[in-house]
Amino acid sequence: VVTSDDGRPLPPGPRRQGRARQPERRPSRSLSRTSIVDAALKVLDAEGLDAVTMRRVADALGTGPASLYAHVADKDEMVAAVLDRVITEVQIPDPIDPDRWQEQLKEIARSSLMTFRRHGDIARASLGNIPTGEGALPLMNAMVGTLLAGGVSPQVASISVDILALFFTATAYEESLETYSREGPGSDEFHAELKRFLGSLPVDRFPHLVALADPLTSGDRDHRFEFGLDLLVRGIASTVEPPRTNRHRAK
Amino acid sequence: VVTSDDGRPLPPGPRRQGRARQPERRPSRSLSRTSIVDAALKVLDAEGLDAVTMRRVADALGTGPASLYAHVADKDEMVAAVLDRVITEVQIPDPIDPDRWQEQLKEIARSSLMTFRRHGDIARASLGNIPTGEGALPLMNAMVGTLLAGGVSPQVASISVDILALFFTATAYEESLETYSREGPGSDEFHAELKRFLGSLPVDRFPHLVALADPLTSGDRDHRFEFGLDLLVRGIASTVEPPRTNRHRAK
DNA sequence: ACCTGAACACCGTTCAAGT
DNA sequence: ACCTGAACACCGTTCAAGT
Repeated sequence: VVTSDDGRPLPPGPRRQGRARQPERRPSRSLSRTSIVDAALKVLDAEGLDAVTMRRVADALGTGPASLYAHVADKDEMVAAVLDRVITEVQIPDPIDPDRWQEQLKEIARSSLMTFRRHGDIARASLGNIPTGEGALPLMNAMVGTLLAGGVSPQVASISVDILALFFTATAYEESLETYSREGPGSDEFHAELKRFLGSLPVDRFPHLVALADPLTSGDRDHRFEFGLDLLVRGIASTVEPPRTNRHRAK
Repeated sequence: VVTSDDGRPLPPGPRRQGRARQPERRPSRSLSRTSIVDAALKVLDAEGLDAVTMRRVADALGTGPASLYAHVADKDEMVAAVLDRVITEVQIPDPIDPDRWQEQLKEIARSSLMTFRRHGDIARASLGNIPTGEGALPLMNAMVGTLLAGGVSPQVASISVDILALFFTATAYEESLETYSREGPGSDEFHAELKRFLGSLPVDRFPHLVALADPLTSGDRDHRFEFGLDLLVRGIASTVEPPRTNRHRAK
């Protein structure tokens, strides 16, 4: 009765993951929201998001796809639940240290990227979900809190959270394509081929692509992420006026 | 024979979109790569990317899905061709003005976002494709050229192109969700609901989300984009050392 | 209340057969 | 060379029926 079936914004308060706790007759055969998410997560890690289908997950649980609908409204909801569970793994610095807010913000972003990396191409689902589940709330709260601790205005903090999340999620998704899309072989071969292609373009039409064929195709993933992260965080920091009282131990 | 069927990096030079030009017997009945892309684009604009299926496009052309495979290798390739055509619409400042490189870079990003906005949720396909088709090359070339004109190093320019593209593409995709996903009603209702939800969270666990429930859910799309764009461009600009010879008319 | 088999309305892609 | 009908192996979801 309490369960809202329809959509994202759920009522607050102490919400349970599955149904009410009950003495499970046979743990291995009983279906539950939790066990469904477990199974789906396993499929995701092993074969990627495309393999996470109702039929595939049901099969892993030894039942038919129709059985899942007693615990999950939709495929979308199931994937959202998996995403929420994954986001739970993101490490959040505690406590917030106002003197290190920029670094702590970066730590959250890095941990988010690493968490996505551990779970196939789940970032794709995150890009389209603006996650507001139980698992995402602590993360969002921490990011906002860290920004506020740094003296960032509420308005800028709000936008910044969005942009930072967009950045690490999109980065994770793009990275995951190298592994989970048909078209590209491993990154190395693909990059080499792309470099040859750019280098052989007509110079009069695409002079800059020809000239930069090498750097354009040789970027290091981590370096690129750190570069972008630094741009964003420094930019955000530039919106807060420097503290008036410069403590003695400014070092 | 010349046509490379396999993948993204195509040979350079003067490539044709469809097959060789031929006297079309009955314009309305003949199939071609171009007409397929035309039809697919129409479906995309009207109903979104999910509706762009082989069967749907074939139907719009008055034929069966199997017929498309004579002109297109894959569904993926078909969508990539649609994307490439869309990217063609992006406005590129010409000529490059080194004194206005930051503004010109922003103009490219804005035009890209607007172009995506005009074509459903095609941004989703772009996020997963690192477009390197005929249509994307001028855009990439212009971005790189503009960055170099601003004195940005080749390495930083290369990373910056990636990050800027990631930013406007991910922004466009996220925006398109409000229209093309089942879960959310129009943005207004959804934001109102989300605001209520955040505001009703337990204050002890999520103090910052409760406090910022309003700004977190009231952002203006364009404003957020401009804010992020400005962060990135300013950050990129900060990597180039100021010009040594400060011309007289520095104004 | 939960689970199930069967069915419905879709997919992308292949393949033998036509022209 | 291009096009086609039919089939294959999948989808998500519904629904009547079981317990």
